[in-house]
Amino acid sequence: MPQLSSGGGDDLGANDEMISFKDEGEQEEKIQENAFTERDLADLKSSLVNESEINQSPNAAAVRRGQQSEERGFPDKHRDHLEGVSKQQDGGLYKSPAYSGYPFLMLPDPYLPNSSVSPSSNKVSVVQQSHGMHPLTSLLPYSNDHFSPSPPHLPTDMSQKTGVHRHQSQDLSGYYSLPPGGVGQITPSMSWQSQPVYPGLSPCGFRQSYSANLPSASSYSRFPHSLMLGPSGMHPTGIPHPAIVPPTGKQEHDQYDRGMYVKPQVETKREKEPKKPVIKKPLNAFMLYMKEMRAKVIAECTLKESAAINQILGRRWHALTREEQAKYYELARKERQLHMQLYPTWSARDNYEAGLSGVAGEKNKADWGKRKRRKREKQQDSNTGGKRSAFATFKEEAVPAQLLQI
DNA sequence: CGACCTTTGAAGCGC
DNA sequence: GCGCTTCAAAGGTCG
Repeated sequence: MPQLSSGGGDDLGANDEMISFKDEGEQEEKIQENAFTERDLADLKSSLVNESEINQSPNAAAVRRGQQSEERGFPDKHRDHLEGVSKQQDGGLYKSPAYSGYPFLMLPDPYLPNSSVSPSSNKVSVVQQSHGMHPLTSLLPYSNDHFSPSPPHLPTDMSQKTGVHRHQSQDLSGYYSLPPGGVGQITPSMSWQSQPVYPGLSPCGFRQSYSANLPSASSYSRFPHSLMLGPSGMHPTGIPHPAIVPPTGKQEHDQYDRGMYVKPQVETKREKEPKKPVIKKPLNAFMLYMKEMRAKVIAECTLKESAAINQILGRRWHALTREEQAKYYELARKERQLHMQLYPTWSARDNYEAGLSGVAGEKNKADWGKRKRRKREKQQDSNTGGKRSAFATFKEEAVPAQLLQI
């Protein structure tokens, strides 16, 4: 599978954040080597344009499909590519004016042992887009809309602070009161807030439920806004974070968005069993891609079943160019970085098996044995040519061939 | 009501 | 280091 970093999951500490850290001697060489040329930038932008065109024009996609086979040795090509991408992004992808609208947090590498950062690295911490919408912005949970103003429960001066740093030798600790080894308060700019994922999408083509929910639910980030509303939804550390799932296990976007956070009946239940919020895994590149493209696929083929949609998206994902995929790998990497910054002690293992709090945890608990068994059975089936799932049959019947081809 | 389906990628774990 | 397993999102479907 494509990996952004061939370093094996260590891309959390990827060197993209090193770009301005000249004091990282080891990195310096890479920085020079990875210099992001204007041509690279132009190529990248071009690829982004292509994608949007493709998304709007199945024909164009079909043409492109003819040019690049789906069976193009994806992992290898991607590995190669990602090295290049890594270089590109390290070389200034996010410093470039072309991405000035990128609402990303420009974080210093949080995984450096000492996080020694040159003073200049303090400059850019939060880049908010001032105008226009970057194509990627649509899927970014880091929204301009939510970067400011600050939520009422946070000091107003917090919202004025731009810039987040992990390494506490800087004055950031003064800003955010980062406890040593723990998670400090993060400015609202840091909050994984959402924005309409499909701001430009016309409501037409959506089923009513989708058009009705898009602005407030599915089109928004997975981040539970309820967490922003007060102690009940607050991360113990005081950091509202999208990855935190309220004990319900359900993300209550719409409740928040509609100002209807409280659901009395449910809340009553919850109060009886106060549970810790579950910090969810950061989304990987494909998940981010799915989040962005799901609505489009739904609109195109009027499918509703996520399983079928995911199949389409999986194929489309493979049909993406390296550059197009690189966007999402980069986004995912940023997400992981931010996640790690917010929850340094969190581990994916926390959400494994039993011991989880919240409904999600309960669900996992309940599913644990079954899932394991299911997996094994599934593998056995595939080995023995076992029966096919109902969905497997369904997809071939229900999913338009043209969509599956992509 | 809850499990299932489906996808890819990240991460954890055992060997 | 490799392979396996789980989880992440989504929502319709099914028992």
